[in-house]
Amino acid sequence: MWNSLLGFKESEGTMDTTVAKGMAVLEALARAKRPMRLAALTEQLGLQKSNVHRLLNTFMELGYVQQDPETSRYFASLKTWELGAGIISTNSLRRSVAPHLQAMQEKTRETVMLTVPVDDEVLFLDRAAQVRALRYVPLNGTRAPMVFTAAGRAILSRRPDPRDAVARSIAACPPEAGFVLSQVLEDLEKARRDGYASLVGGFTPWARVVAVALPGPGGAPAAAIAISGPEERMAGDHLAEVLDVLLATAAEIGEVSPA
Amino acid sequence: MWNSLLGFKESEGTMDTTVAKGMAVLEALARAKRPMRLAALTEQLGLQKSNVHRLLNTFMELGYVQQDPETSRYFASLKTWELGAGIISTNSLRRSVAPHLQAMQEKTRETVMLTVPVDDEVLFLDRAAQVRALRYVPLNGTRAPMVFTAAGRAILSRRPDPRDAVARSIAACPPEAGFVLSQVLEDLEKARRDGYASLVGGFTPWARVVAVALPGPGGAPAAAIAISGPEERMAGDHLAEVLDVLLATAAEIGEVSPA
DNA sequence: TGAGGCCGTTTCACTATGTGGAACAGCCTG
DNA sequence: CAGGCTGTTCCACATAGTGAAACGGCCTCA
Repeated sequence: MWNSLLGFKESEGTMDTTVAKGMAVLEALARAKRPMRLAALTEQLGLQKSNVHRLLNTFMELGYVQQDPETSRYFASLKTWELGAGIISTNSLRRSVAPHLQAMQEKTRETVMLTVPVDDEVLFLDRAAQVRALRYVPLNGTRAPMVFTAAGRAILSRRPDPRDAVARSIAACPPEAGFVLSQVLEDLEKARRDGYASLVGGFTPWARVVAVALPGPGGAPAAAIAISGPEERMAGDHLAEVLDVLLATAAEIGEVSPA
Repeated sequence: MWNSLLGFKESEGTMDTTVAKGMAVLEALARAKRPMRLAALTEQLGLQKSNVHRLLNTFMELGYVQQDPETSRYFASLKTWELGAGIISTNSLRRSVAPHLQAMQEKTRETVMLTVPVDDEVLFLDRAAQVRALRYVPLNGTRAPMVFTAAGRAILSRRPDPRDAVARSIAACPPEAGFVLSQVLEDLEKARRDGYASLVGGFTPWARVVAVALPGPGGAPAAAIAISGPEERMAGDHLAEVLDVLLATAAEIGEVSPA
């Protein structure tokens, strides 16, 4: 059964398996940093060679996939990017927070980010940074385990009973991070009291990141804004100032519409 | 026949129609600025109501589509955005040109853009701008007819026989633009001689945009960089300086890998 | 209040459609 | 030249998707 290999829950409702397989192929190509061979795709997805081949041909006719004529490797085309580009540009959360991000960046001169919780992860939606610092922060569209980021912790700290989510999230972190449940829960408790989360040695190990959650319509945390900088700089008066800006901005933004 | 409605050429090769229909649905949702009703989708795509419903359910189970519980309208989720986000971040053309874009922006203080030709259109790939000016330029991921933009004209002017493409492209422009074939061909000839294209009253009507094509591996134009500013400012000494920066940067970049 | 649309959803018999095994062809490596 | 990789093509089979029609909830208007 191929869907077990893809990690699907025994599909409950009725669903077009052809489309599901197709999206699995497209997703695999989009995630891969370089063009992929047919064999690699079939193995990774646990599908039939001819099946994947047919799907790839379909996507090529539609323009979503291209094939390197020399190596005959497949890769997702820019049309696949276009598909999503329209979505983020009209995303109401991003649009409403973007100016605040920019203002925070100008005031603090640090890198600032907007994230939303998805499953047990945070998704990086937008950022503002000095050009030279851009390469040091996660790219938009990437994900990280919640407890691995300050933003995720800010969100978790505002949830009534985060224990299970925290446990699952810790399991998703690299073991080297050395997170243990009791310690993380204590950290969250502190974050809840302080009104912000602070983390060193997370997803961006070189940085200290401070973050605060933004409440959604129901009051539950629906997003988080974060400020990130080199550990040695994020201390003392500067850190205090950064926190002031962070908390003031969160208050100013108030309640946000969910992603 | 539904594919005629979607504008497909009598599909030559064999292809998974289910996937094609699915992508048509997802594309329609991604393009729409607001959640769509099932009825609107079925009408727009010329498909069966139950067919679209089934496809939407599939996408919902996969996480690419969500349904507003109140209005029962459908919209593409952030997961659809994630799909493409990975592609653009690893795109070699964008990565290699991005620092040059930034440098051009800092030197000229105007808005600069990177575009690539796709079919008879240009696709906006990346940009650099002062924050306050961002809303005045096309969003990344949008398309425009080639002759409707300076970037597209710069590319066309480097092609051996652009006549047919120009004619098709003019037909795709709004009639109010008032482009006529002979005049546009003359403009292109001038652009070819000058080494850059200049346009007022195009896709961004309020601006004068100057652009130059970047050659690909075979020498054929594979991309274009453009600088855009208010018409009154893009004149005299400043315009001369902008053109200097533009042409110098193009020379510096040299040959690019195709998108 | 109730008739009449319009909506999203569900059902089901039919067969067109995607499936996957096997055979093919091209390219390297040993 | 043999052997093991590729990506590609073929085709009989039955599964998986299709579409017409029926359902039921929510409106509006008489």
